[in-house]
Amino acid sequence: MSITEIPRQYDSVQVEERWYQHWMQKGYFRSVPDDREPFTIVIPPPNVTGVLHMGHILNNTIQDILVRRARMQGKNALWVPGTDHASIATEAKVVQKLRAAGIKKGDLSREEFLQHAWDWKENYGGIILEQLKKLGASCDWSRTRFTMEPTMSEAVIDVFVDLYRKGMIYRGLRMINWDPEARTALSNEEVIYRDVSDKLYYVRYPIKDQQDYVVVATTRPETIMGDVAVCFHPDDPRYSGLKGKKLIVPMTGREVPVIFDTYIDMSFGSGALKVTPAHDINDYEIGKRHQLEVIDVFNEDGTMSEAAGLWVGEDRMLVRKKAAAKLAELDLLEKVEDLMHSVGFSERTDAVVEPRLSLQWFLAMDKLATPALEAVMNDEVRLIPSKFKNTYKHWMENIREWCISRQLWWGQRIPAWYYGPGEEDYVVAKNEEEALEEARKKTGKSGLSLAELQQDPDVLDTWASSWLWPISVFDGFSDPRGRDINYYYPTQVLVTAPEILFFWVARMIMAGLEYRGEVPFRDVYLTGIVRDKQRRKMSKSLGNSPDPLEIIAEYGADGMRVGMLISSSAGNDILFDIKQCEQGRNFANKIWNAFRLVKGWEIRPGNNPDNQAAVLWFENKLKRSVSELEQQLNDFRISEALKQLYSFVWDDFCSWYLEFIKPAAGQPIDEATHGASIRFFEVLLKLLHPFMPFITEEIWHYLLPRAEGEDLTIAPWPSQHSWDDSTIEKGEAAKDIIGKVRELRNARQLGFKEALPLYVQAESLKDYEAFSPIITKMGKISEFKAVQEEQPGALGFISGTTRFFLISQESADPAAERERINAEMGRLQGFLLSVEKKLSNERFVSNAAADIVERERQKQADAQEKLRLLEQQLASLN
RNA sequence: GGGUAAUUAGCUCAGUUGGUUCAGAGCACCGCCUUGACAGGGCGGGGGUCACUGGUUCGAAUCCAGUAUUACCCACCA
Repeated sequence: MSITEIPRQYDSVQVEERWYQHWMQKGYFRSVPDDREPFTIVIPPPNVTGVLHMGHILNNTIQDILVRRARMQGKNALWVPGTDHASIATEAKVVQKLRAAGIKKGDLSREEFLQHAWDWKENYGGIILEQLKKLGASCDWSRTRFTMEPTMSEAVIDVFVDLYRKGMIYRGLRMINWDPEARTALSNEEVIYRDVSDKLYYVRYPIKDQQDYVVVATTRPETIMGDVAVCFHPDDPRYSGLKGKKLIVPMTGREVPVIFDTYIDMSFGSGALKVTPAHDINDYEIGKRHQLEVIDVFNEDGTMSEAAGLWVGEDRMLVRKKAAAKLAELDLLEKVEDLMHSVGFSERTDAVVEPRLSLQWFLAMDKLATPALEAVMNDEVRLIPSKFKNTYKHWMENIREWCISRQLWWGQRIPAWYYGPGEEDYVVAKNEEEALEEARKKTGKSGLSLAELQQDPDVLDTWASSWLWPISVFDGFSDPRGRDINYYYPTQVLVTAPEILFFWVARMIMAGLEYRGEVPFRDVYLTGIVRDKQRRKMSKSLGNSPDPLEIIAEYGADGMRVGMLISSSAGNDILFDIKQCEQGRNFANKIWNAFRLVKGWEIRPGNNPDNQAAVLWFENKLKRSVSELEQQLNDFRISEALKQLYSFVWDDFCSWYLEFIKPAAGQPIDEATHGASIRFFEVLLKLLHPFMPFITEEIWHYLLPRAEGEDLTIAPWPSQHSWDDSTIEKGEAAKDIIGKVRELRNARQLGFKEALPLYVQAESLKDYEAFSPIITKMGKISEFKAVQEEQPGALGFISGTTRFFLISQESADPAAERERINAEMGRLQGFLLSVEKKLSNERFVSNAAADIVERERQKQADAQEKLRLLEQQLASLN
């Protein structure tokens, strides 16, 4: 192939599409259990409502790197893809879509609605997975799972029934978080608290049979109609006279008692709290202590209920303003202050969450949490970075019951059947038949019919299926002794965002331990959050997330992968900058052009001895690099690994090695050097492949003729060998000399056209012999030889502890030269001083490790030698 | 209120066990180069008191304490 046939710029678009097809067609990502060591990752299933955003890119690129490397290492690598039904998020989406079409959810039957939801899932649910293919994700697509497919739902139901029978799941009346928009209960984890600026209203509550009133501060005048008492601190002298008095609730005229409770903060507001047990968790507790009634003034959609008596059917937020106005009108509003306080919002709908008393299903967490905490504390599950261990511990030690029921339709329906109006008139069973049987047993009525049973209308929290994911993707519930579950479980790594450490990771560990007796994964790699330049989290709703597909189209998937990872250490947020993708693309182009160079050479037989030193140098350096990269990847220092590889390829391979061996224009290269270079390139491609799968596979096939199926994706990972440091050092010394020649040429504006003589002050050239042709070539040296005597007028420099003279026709400027030397000497003297200070310190010599002291001595000797040489040089100028 | 971390060049970030002049990378910037791989490039360069104050140590960007600022997590105040 001639170089002119290869385009100067790498075109990612056509390459990437082609190779992904090929890999799929070859089935390289497929995995079935065999004798090899498994390496398994289960994807954090994206929501079916999702489209690919930058967070997914980061996350899935890391997973792909780990899986591809494992595959090349000869492990049986499996990456299981799938999606999550995302109960509340999807239901909200479907409701929204129906509304746009003029259909109200309430007008549909459950079955009709679910049909719409399934349609929606069929149409949009797979989009995100298709997008992952563009990224190069090497998932086994034949194993794609969905959290609401039949076997997965069965697992959820089985687990529910099991936990119910173990007494860990129960039904109860609790104050829960209510989302009035989605009209469902939420778990604590689904409530996001934000500080908002609000008004604090000081309302006058008249004292019964007196002309006086008490001032009560509240942020929620719309709940006044639900007041059942006014509470003070028992030690508050301002209000001790109110004992036994009744107060009149404004606007309603209702009489409520004055009560006292130590819960009250005397310093807040007026030290008086209106007690509304239906709408505040603390009020509810107070209400229980004082046997107060509960007046729920809201409907489930957040409008005022009949019980409120006022503004019935109007939204609570609107009523807040109206109530304030009304109070002012009645002269019962003393003043209004601004107040910053935190308010809970629904994670999914962003509606203001209302505390609401309702009958829900709960899962007790304490028994599950104990072993799951233990597993992380003793590193059976390693969190990376480990700083998350503390957070995890804190959460697990303060864990509370999990509200698992949702007043929605899209999800696994709660397997409870009711046969009567009583609180205990229900059974929990895996299906209708079993439920009927149980109900007959429980009631003693053998004639009980299915028609008399009413299944609970609610569904389970999405996470009630997600927490089983690492088990259920391998059918570990339906077939607990199956080959898949026993081979692939526990998985190796979970890669996810720290935000769902509790939602998901902790619960998976619990489920794994409860149902498999084994943790679900060994390592949890927690990525950072992708933010924009203003440090805002990238999200679709903010509109600040670029479309990954557009980035792929412009910079290539390889370029984006590199850009995303180049500065993203584990657990640290990353500020996304498109410049980094550009850097990634440029890197791809660099590799492409290195390939063009190597491929474009004409080859002649033989072995050019001039190149041997370069080949040896690079060979050893490559071995060292392989070893270092291996270490980095084992430690999950993925970004570091990439950076190191990047600079190894760009600097050492392209800028140095290829320049070392590059023949003069139009000249052929010797076969031996060329062969070695191809082998080096192959190793580099292998190392690069997990990071940049497409371009490496493309070049792999052009580099050498390959047999059918001899693809890089399944090529063996480079094995590790020992290397020789002294060989590497020789090359580094040559680089230093060349660099210094260039520096001089630049500083003295000598240009690079004219060849100049370079002399070494030494007995012979022997130390530089091997690299002599290379130094000559790259420094544009006309004559490289050893001399003993001073070279007056030459441009001198020191490399290592040896003096060099660059002979130039341009007369050296002695003043400038002196200045340069003096500056250098100044620096060296400072350095020497610090070294000598250390060495003269007896405590250093006696306390520091022997090799450290020895190193310091070496430094001292080097510095002294250099100083001596510089003095010589200075002297020669005079 | 409790917790976890961060603070290093103009920007974004590395810096693993305290030990080589260890103060680094990329981007940005400046000079030179239309060199037969690559201008999406090459060669060279400038730029930082490692937030601050103390301490430990022979030795601190690195360990400890405090201060300031920032971010996130958890809890939550009417």
